[in-house]
Amino acid sequence: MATLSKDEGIPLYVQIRKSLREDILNKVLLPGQKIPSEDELAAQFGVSRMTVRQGISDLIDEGLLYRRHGVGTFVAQPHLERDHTRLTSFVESAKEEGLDVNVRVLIADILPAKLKVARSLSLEEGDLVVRVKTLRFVAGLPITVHDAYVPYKLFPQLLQEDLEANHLWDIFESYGFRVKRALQRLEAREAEDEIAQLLEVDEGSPILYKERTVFLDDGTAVEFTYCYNRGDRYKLTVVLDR
Amino acid sequence: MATLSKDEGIPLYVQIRKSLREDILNKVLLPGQKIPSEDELAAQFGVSRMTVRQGISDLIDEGLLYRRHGVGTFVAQPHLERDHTRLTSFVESAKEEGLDVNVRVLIADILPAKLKVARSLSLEEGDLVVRVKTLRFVAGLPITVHDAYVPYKLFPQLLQEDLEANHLWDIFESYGFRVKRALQRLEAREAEDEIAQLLEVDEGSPILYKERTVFLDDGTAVEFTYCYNRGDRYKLTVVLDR
DNA sequence: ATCTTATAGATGTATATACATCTTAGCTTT
DNA sequence: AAAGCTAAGATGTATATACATCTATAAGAT
Repeated sequence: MATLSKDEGIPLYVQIRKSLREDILNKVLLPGQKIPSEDELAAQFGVSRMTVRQGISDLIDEGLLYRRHGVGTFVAQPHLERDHTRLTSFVESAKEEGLDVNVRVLIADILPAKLKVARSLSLEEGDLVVRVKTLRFVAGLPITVHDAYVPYKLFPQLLQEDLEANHLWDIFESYGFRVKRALQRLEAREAEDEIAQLLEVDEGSPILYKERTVFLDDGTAVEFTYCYNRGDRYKLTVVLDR
Repeated sequence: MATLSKDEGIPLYVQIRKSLREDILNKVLLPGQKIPSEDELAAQFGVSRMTVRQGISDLIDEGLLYRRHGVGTFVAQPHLERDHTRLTSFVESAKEEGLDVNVRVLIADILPAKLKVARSLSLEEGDLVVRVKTLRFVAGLPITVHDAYVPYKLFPQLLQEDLEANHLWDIFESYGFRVKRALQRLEAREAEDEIAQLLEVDEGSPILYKERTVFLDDGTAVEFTYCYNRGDRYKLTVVLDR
């Protein structure tokens, strides 16, 4: 049980959350085990019960704990590959696995949006969008073609950025926009000529095709992307809650 | 502004959440608009501010509202096809779209788990599992082959159930187990002989291949399934939060 | 022995209050 | 005109308290 620091500007419930999370990950608290009651934790940490509850609630959302009304709070069985429960970018997750990632920009220009792109970005057909088409390599092998569209009016300076070195989302953040959520439509397709060439596979090979719309926390769509992923080298993992 | 009922056993924050959600869906509160401050809402509903906050927090998790510290709480732009943000079963979502779904059981038996199944279900290799292999039709057309494995010790009576009429998850619930979360690994593959035959496609056609592990809220794995989905007829939509 | 009934202990809901922190807007100063 | 200060208003954090509700257990009644 770590002691809490009152003064470092870190909220108490965040410190409690961190302390409990570490105890779980370090097996101080074991799966299936009942953790101390909220009242006990409040006494141990020297805070009020509601503050403990706030910390615990976050860990329940993370799937590390679960509550049984009238019984107690328990450590869940470990079941999720760490952080696969959240939205991460292609580059982020590849790097996390220690893989070398390269991005080659194929196209970067400004053009009027076609109907589908406009609809997805809540624009009118013909409104200007910035298009960034890239080929991504992992460990030197081509894996993915991204064809991304961004509203011009939101990021008029986007083409001045270094699009090979920086991920789009990081650029968004540097403008003060934080990516919050993505909707992805997935299907399996055959590779057509251009994509097959870029990904160095035969025409007709299986492609994991994905259309992705990316949103900020206010629901604004900031990016719409067509993704073509090599079926034999790309696996997508997602976690859904009921 | 609906008035709240103190006595019907419905928590106040749930009633507040419902009232706000309806106002948003009915466009009484418009996207981008600032909703009344927490203090104002507390006064209007005749409850304390913390109760209002609890109701609002749920709607923020749903993506209907967002907060700006020091500024206010706002209605988000509508951006998610309703309820696509949550885990739903194949049958549920197809039926929601008004489609006719049929299930044919191909295999239903009990056998020792192979390594991969055992690992996924946190069992030992050789532990007994119930296998339910099904072919699913939508509007009379074959769409998906499911090859599901369930720990025998959790559901020894599973084969006595009507597996064509009832979804596995509904059967789980009838035993008091509620599905909470699913981890899905997705990739694009070519159809091999047996799957191609069942789905009535040529060998080598693109298949959206999915391995799915289903968990309860305590993290127990209750189901592991191999899914083979016809690439041309099956699209999967997922929403991920960051 | 079995069924029923208390009861203890845990989470769930709700209040009232206080102060911290952030943002915006308006005023003041330079 | 620009910069800086200030105050108002909003959300963020935290406390102390109370009672409701659920669950499991133990005691009691039949």
